[in-house]
Amino acid sequence: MAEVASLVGDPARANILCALLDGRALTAGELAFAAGVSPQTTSGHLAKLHDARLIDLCKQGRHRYYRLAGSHVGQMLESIMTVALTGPPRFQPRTKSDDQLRHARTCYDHLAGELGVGIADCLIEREHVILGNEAGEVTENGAAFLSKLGVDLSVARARRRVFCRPCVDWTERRPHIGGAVGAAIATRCFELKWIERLRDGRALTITSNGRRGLIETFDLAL
Amino acid sequence: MAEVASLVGDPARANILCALLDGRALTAGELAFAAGVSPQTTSGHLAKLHDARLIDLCKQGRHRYYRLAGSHVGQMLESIMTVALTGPPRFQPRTKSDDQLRHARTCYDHLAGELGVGIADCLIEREHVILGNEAGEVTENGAAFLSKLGVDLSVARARRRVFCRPCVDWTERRPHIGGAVGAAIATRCFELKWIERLRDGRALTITSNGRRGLIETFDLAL
DNA sequence: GGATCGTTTCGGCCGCGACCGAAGTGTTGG
DNA sequence: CCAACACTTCGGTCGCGGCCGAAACGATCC
Repeated sequence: MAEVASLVGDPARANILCALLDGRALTAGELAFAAGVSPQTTSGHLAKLHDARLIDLCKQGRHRYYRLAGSHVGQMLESIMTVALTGPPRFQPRTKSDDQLRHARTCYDHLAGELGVGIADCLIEREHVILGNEAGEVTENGAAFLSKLGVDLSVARARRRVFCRPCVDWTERRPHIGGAVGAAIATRCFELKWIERLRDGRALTITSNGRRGLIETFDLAL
Repeated sequence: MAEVASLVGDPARANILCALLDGRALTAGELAFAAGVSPQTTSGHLAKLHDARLIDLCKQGRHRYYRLAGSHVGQMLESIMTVALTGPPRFQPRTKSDDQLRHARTCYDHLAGELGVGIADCLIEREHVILGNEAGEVTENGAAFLSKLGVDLSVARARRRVFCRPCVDWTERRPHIGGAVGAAIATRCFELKWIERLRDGRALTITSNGRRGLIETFDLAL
């Protein structure tokens, strides 16, 4: 156990893992850039993470793509972030890409940032969703509302994962909606082309259609 | 985030945190013994963990009692263990206290070890409980069965935490039942005096009454 | 008050591991 | 083929942090 934790405990490796948090596969070079260390050093880190089965490797031509080994790794990283949030506040310089992340991003497979928290706030205020400390529920009204939006809750319910749970947002420091429901909402927003992934990383852009749709649907102040 | 992970990443500190996993408060001296390092070293570790708000401190006379700062820390440790299990197998010398732990122990607030897995197996085989990867359900038959045993599911359901979830057992490498249901079952077993805590640590003994009751109720092979 | 115990603070030793430069391996393209 | 590129391996430096001995601190007991 200490072994796994110390792997995550190195800043460079933590950056690498965070960069992979959205589930996509990145090349060793991209990860070196994300980690802020040289390619040689990164290579060593990746080898260690791979040996410990935290990341998967797939070779493609002269590139090597790395991705998280599974959702259990993502969950672990999330839980560590949650604990990190409860610690003493730390100085953090703000950058442009940070601002993008703060605005809207994916959190493994659901929406986070101002966007994610805004949607959660709306659904909670209208009592479409009730969130507790560890789990949550969708009310009847909420189910009707979401199905009207085109979110298929029956599929979400059939998948045997936590149906609805709060996920503490590390920028907003307030919960947004995770679990199968959160993933279903995110999927639907992608389908509607309301949001799009930026080229690299977890940041999202809101399309002009999305702006209109999100404001109407969730009463957001963007 | 790397900071928190690196705190857990030191073997001595990992031992300390594991020793606190059952939620009880232990003195600095006991933790030094559990960690296998000198009291001075332990004191330094405890100070770091306390600064990072991973553990709480309460002074009592000339003793200082430490405990986990909250369930979120326990959940983090659990998720790290889960990932550690998926890694390459490691050599582990077996000791007597290990055997006790393997047999029956608490996992934060529910039952684990052979006992926990045995109960889970029984409930699954009889289709009293259905376990998925991330969550689980109690069937109607299961609810009837548990309520006859004296487990109050309505209380468990009212608490807004994950109702029923699989928790991978690090000795048996198979799931046992966690969440509110797991906690309720454990509580009931304590009430019935079927199990008792050993003096220190998370290990449990099964009383003679417990032996009879558990075999009858869950069809265990103890 | 003095002896004892639990715990923390200080100081110094030592080893692990992160890091980069340079060189090596394997793939692509002209 | 050879140059360019992506990535890894090797070798050596360096600093952080875990560790313990000694000593200080604070509480308890007689």
